[in-house]
Amino acid sequence: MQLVEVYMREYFRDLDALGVKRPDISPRATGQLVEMIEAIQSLIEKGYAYEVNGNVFFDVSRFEDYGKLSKIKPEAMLAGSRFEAHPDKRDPKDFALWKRASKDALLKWWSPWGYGFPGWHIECAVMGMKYLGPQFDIHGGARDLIFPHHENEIAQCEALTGKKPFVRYWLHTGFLTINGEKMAKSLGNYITVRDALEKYDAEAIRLFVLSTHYRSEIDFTDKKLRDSETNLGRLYNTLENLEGAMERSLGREPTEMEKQFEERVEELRTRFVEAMDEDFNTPRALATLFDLSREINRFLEEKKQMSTELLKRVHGCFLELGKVLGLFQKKRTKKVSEKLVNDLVNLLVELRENLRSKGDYELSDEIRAKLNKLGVVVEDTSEGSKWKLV
RNA sequence: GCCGGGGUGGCCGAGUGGUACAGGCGGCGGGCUGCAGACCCGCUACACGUGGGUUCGAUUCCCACCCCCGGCUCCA
Repeated sequence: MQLVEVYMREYFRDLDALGVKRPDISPRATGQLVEMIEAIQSLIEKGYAYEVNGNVFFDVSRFEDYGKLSKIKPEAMLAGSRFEAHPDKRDPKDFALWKRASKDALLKWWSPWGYGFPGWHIECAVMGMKYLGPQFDIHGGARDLIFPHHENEIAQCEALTGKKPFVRYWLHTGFLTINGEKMAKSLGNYITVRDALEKYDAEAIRLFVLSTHYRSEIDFTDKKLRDSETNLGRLYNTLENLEGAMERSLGREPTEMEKQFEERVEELRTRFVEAMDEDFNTPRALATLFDLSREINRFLEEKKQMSTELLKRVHGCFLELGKVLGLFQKKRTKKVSEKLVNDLVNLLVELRENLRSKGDYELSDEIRAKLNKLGVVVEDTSEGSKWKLV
């Protein structure tokens, strides 16, 4: 339990760093033992489960819809199976709801069937239903969980509640590979979130992930992450271009041309929303964002003074769409280090010395006066110019 | 072996029964710049794994094959 605590904190730390929102509830299996035992009992009573030697199994033959998610035909499941079926099972397809614990098991709980621990699938089913109710709108998970885990969750929950479907939309994500091969400790080619964050910008990592549809496999390579950084820079440039234009804009009504442009922006906004509505098609949404970016830059090329009102709305729209993808959250107030201040003042003083040696006292005096105003006192001594902050 | 997903331009990656508008990266050329950067424009682009079939028409539907990935109730 202590371990769980540690990993949970570490996990949340990484989520925060990536800009992923934390869940409202993060339940633990060990906190729902009573509910799990109740659920298993209920399944036995309803005839969907049976107990043998302190083990409880779900009777797959009693659940007609079994296999509807993974499209696996129960008859075909046995062929080629890599493992021996548990001897107490009536049928190899049945899966464990409760497992008898061995004497020296570290984790075990008392139950109507003796000491044991819950099966994997019942944990999620019970926790989910406890907090979300008997039916979910959306259930996520990676592709490898479709069978058996999600299939078994459906069997348990629908058998328990009689309500179908247990889940309306399944969101199954593709795998993350690295340089074309799967990440594995044994291959030594894995990368942790923390390593990645040290090397790449958090929003660039987001952009990388979003550039492939969530259902597809995604391959982590250095080049792609760099590309993502370039791409992110592009979007931020547009943001800065817009902000620059806003500074020199005018408080007048938008012109006809500006109104037309705004309509175009609105059109792209709609396209973005449509892409997201279509099963979170983030690559297409991103494409629209880049279209928008290019068109904003093109429009700004005019270099005319634009209507403040118009620019505000366009800027708001661009920010809004980026925010949907978790972008543009960076604090862009450039942090100025003490070293940079030193270097910059030194640079100015050096340039000024140059001017003085050439006899341009007018400009060098001006520089000294202006620095003075900024709180930098320059003193010309026989050993050269010195400066200090006041 | 069985089940599922996939093979699109130099690279990545969307999409679709009717000339492939995706988008990005890279490369080339041009514009704007005193120069550079940013930005814009054009080109790169001769891209839909292979072979059949259905269709007036297939990259898109069907079948077979090849290759890649995952699952097949160990553990979570």
